[in-house]
Amino acid sequence: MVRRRSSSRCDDGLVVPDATVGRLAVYLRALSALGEQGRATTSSEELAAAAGVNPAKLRKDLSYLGTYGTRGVGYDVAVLTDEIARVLGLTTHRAVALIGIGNLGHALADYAGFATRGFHIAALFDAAPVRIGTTVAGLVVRDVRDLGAVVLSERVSIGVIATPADAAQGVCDALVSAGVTSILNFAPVVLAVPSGVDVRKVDLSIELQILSFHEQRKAAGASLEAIG
Amino acid sequence: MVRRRSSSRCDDGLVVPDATVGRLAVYLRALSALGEQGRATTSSEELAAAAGVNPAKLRKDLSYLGTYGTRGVGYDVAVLTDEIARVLGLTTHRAVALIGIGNLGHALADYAGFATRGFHIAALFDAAPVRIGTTVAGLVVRDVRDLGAVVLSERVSIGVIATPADAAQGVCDALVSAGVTSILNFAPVVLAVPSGVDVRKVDLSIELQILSFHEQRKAAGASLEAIG
DNA sequence: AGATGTGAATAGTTTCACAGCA
DNA sequence: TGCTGTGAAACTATTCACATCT
Repeated sequence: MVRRRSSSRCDDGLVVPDATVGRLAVYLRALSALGEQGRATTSSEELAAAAGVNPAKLRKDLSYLGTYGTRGVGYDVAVLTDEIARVLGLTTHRAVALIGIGNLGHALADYAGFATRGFHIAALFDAAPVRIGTTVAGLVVRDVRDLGAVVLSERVSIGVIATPADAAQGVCDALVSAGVTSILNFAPVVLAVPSGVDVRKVDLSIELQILSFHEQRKAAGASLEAIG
Repeated sequence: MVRRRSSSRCDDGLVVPDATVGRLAVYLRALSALGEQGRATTSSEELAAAAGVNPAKLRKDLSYLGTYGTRGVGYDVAVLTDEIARVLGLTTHRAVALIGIGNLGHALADYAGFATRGFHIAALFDAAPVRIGTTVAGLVVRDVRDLGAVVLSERVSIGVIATPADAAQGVCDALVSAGVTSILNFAPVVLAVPSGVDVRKVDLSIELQILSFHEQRKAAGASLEAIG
């Protein structure tokens, strides 16, 4: 992941720390759930519990956006939902290109969460002749060699790479050449990109290894207790 | 994700910060690649470049494990690989249970990265009668109602939840009841777990929303430049 | 000479505790 | 009164710069 600063000045001149941006999306989901339940207002305590954070952190996070609560009362669910969606840039519609239609790519193409809130998958790509031309999630899989042209014609603003590791850098370079500056990478490689391009990485085996570390620590603690 | 402390005392009494643990897995992958290329030694500069971090950070991270480099020379690739694998607990074999064999679960079951380095998928579960009994990635999908019994018989130490959001908490509770203390959650919900249970969360739509935020910021910056 | 290992400085994040306002 | 908003304090992480060792 590329990160040169740990906070970002957004549209309105607001400065929002990175750690906060990551949690805003979580708050947004919790707010949507409250809204669906018919709740009109909520408190920092309730919303924080739903998001799995401490209430003080929630209030601090929201304070970076401005003043949207009412002291003694709480937050208006609809107002806060709209404000967070706006700050996250979800009021602008964004076209996503998904490259690599193997098992994972297939799952991502079908994943409902992708289609919600301001995103839509505009095109699917693969390099394998056997996949090109097939229909997945209602879209025809295109030849990855057409990536540049389609990115321009469909105004793709985010690229999602779900290719094998050895193809990822080539795809990334093609995306960057076509002007894409936001990439979500599922391939287990560190992508090299010019400055100004944001890469976020999701790596399943790394998540497992982190769990393994903690699991081992817990086992060691249990042994020590048994001995002592 | 549950985190009560931001660093963890491991097996040897070493204290390793959380941020470092997450990067050790990245270094391990870079080291494996160097090893496959036949490199016997490397430097903090080379390894840091391969891992996408700054060399000082790499050296600081490795310093938490002990002294494994040689001043003026660098690091022995094989020695450092083994040491990181040991600290991450990858020398112990861990059984993983995967619950929810929809598109994503199917992709995860087939994902090679899951099977490497100390992990193996011991069992697959689903709640849908149409899926129970089918074979996926060489394993028969079992009824999620048998989860508790199988976790015990197969000595499952990590649970991976790839169910729809509304099923996730129930599955989580069943895992915890059966004694599982490490969970990787792909469902878009915040799981409630007792203390002592680690949950890590992978959320695709949150990653997209973070990219959206930065994309918007870049667009705003470009507009300001055009005006100014 | 050359690269590691690390104390010190800097930067970023979380939590506390309470002032301030409805 | 009750809950938000926020300075200040505490904690964590990153980076620098150089002493240290081969």
